[in-house]
Amino acid sequence: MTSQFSPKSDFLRTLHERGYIHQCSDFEGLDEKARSGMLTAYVGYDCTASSLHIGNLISAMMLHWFQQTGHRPITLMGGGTTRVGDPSGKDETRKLLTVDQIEANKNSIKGVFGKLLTYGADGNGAIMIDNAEWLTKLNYIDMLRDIGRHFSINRMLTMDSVKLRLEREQELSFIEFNYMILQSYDFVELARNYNCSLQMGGSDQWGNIVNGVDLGRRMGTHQLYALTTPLLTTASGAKMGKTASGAVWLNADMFSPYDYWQFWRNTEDADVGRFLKLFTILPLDEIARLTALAGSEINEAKKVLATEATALLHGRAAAEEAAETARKTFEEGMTAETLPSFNLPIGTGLLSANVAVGFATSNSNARQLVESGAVRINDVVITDTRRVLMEEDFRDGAIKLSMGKKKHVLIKA
RNA sequence: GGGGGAAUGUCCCGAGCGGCAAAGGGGGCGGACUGUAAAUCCGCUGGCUACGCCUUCGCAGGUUCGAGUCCUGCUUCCCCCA
Repeated sequence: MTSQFSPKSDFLRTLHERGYIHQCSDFEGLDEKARSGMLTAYVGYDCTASSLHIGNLISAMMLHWFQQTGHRPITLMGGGTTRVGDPSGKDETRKLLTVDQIEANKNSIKGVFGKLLTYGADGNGAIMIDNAEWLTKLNYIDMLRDIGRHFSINRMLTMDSVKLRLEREQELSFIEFNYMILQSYDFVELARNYNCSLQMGGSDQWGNIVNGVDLGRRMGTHQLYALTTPLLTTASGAKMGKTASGAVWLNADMFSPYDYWQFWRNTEDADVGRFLKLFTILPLDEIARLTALAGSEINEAKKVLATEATALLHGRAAAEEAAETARKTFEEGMTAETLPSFNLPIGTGLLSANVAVGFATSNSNARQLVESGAVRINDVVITDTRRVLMEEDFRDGAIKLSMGKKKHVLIKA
């Protein structure tokens, strides 16, 4: 569908060329509208964790391009909807978060958008709103009469988010069943008060978004549009962004710029081109040149991907530093002073040191890793589980501790 | 209301005659090979003051030298009948 359509607007053309588009409720209509003047679009972000993760980055990048092509983006924080909980793509009911937790998460999440979007009241400056502003004020009877009557249970039961739960015979509580109604109402609210006409999101949000488009029509707003991105997977089919230690977070205090750089550096060959288009803002001809590199030369493209993606999120300086740290560590086998560092006293056991820096989850786990020859002190493999950190291990005030080939930290006394 | 079935290693799926730290997958991590890639092969995957000790099979009791396995009660979920 997307392949035979050639967009004329800057916005859709950019998204199309870079591979962001999965489904759209009306390509031609939206394209036409994007050509005729400034549009307003939004993406909603629920506050279920204290940071967004890499899965949220695609939609944020769409907002970025939306603004770059002359339109006005809205980031909608789900301070209200998170109190209800989205059942889309989840097998079981998520525990309800307290209002305090949601607020804390919201404040912690907000920061990343400033890196990708320019906020401001004038022109196409981005806007940030919290849907708690209107959702918490809804009155039940009024809501049923004004909004609820536009929803057909018959239709709701056919939506994937609901249908999958029913088919698998898994609980779907009434509160979750209401989620799509609230999200639909958000769209109408934004359409009325901010002249918003487009909602974007991941492909799992299609049902929720299209419901909003329908609700808008029934409640008499201007024409609304839906646009979704493909699900992010690697070429070998694995879900993106899962590592042993958890998700790839966007907040620097939860996932360091160095780790973030490493995450992109380890991209599979087959994904390099696709990721350069999605997660960097390099021009397409430059990307085409990088993607054409064959064999081990593709590593150069991976370094560019890592540095550019990191720069976008954490700034150029942090990205360059991560690149330099990696170069010294991997290419020269040196000990870079900029590796992540930890303070541990002399005499600390090797096993507990590995636990302390996060290489192992327990002493037993550390013991197994040491015995299998995975642990090195200053690049020398140590298999003695009773080894302790000694004065002589310190080189220029630090010990380089390594787990496997890729994980390195510095230990200072 | 009646009848039948299910819950297993706190990542997931899933075997389990009364001797079980519990088969087998997936995932993850580590090793080999490479290019910090993929594919492939090998190892690890409850905890500890570690040739031993402790804690695990929905919950609580009981039988037994010994229970994930048998008995009783309870909780939750599913199916059939009304």
